[in-house]
Amino acid sequence: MMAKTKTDMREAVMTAAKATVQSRGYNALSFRELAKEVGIKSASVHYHFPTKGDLGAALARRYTEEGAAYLAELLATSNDASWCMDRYAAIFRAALANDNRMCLCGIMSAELDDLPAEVRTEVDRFAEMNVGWLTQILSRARPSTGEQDLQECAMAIFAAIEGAQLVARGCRDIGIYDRTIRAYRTTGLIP
Amino acid sequence: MMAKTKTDMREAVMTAAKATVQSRGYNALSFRELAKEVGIKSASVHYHFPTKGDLGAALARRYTEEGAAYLAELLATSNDASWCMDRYAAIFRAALANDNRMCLCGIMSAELDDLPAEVRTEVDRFAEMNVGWLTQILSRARPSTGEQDLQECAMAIFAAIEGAQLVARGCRDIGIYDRTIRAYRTTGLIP
DNA sequence: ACCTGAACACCGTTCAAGT
DNA sequence: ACCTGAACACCGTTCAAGT
Repeated sequence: MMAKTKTDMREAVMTAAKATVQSRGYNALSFRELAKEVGIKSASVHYHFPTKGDLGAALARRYTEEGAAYLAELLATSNDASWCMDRYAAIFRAALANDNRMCLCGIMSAELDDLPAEVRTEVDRFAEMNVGWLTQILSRARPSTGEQDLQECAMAIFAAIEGAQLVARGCRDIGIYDRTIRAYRTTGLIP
Repeated sequence: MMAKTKTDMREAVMTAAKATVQSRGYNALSFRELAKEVGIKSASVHYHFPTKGDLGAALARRYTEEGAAYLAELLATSNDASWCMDRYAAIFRAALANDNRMCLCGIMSAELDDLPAEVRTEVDRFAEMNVGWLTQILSRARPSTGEQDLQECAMAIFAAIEGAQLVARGCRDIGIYDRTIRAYRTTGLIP
């Protein structure tokens, strides 16, 4: 038997679309451009994703799932909150290092008012997932702190890291990201 | 003599465009929509702003100028770094309170790869202006700190506040902004 | 099951033409 | 000086038609 070499068009579209959104945002996503990249016609893209909103929601959903899986792995690997936070910050750094890309959900948050409802829902879930994980990490580092304070601090860390990525990207200078994360650590915002 | 009642179309276009960009981003800006809003044809908008890039750059330039003027006023009004930071955070809060809008340059940073060069230049200037002001404020609060550290911390504060705005906006919950800023203060990131 | 061409109302931009 | 209609190549979406 031959291996399954036939390109899965649905996958090819999602891969191309993910790169475009992380670089140029949801609004810049074009079914015609996407079609050209994967070698089909734009009408065929609609066969896999009836609307642009369906594609955007599928992208965000998978992005959250893959992120959650990786974060769960981190959590299982080490009990050291500081090491986990290091790895966490490294994820957002990797996007910048990869052609100045941005967190898929961060860039989509900026475009919020142009997002179909189903895409917004997925963006929300991504934030929830991140804050949930950060709360767990914080509860290890500061076990005596109340759940409410923990969650607020987790949200603050998530926002601060998204912001560091946004600003460093705007300045096309990954050094800004590194120095900003260092400053967050120095002040004690990040364990 | 009559007062000058004739609507300045250039101004009307900029006002409408500013609101659109702060809500939906640069990509969502449409010359045809803009034209309808101010009551002329889209070809006439091109008379005032030859390209979309010209309009975007004009918007960002004015945004920076107006921001700089307001921040200079704050600096002259009080010597209290903590009070100044309070007012600073209030500026970004006001955008959220005003129909969940975002910092013009923050939203444009997210769309960076789709921005014409002249718009990028203005986005850079906005960040520089903010970091410069924050550095001055910090030098008051921590006079013994070196210039380099001061600038890094100023950049971190700018990034953290932009991030708080981005995430709160994404969640359509201004309370997230307030709690996040509070957490920044508690940890000592913000004076 | 998957793809296509053609049509629709949109987009930024250009340009010759109007006042 | 300021505005316009018409044209161009783009866009997402729909749909009847092909295999």
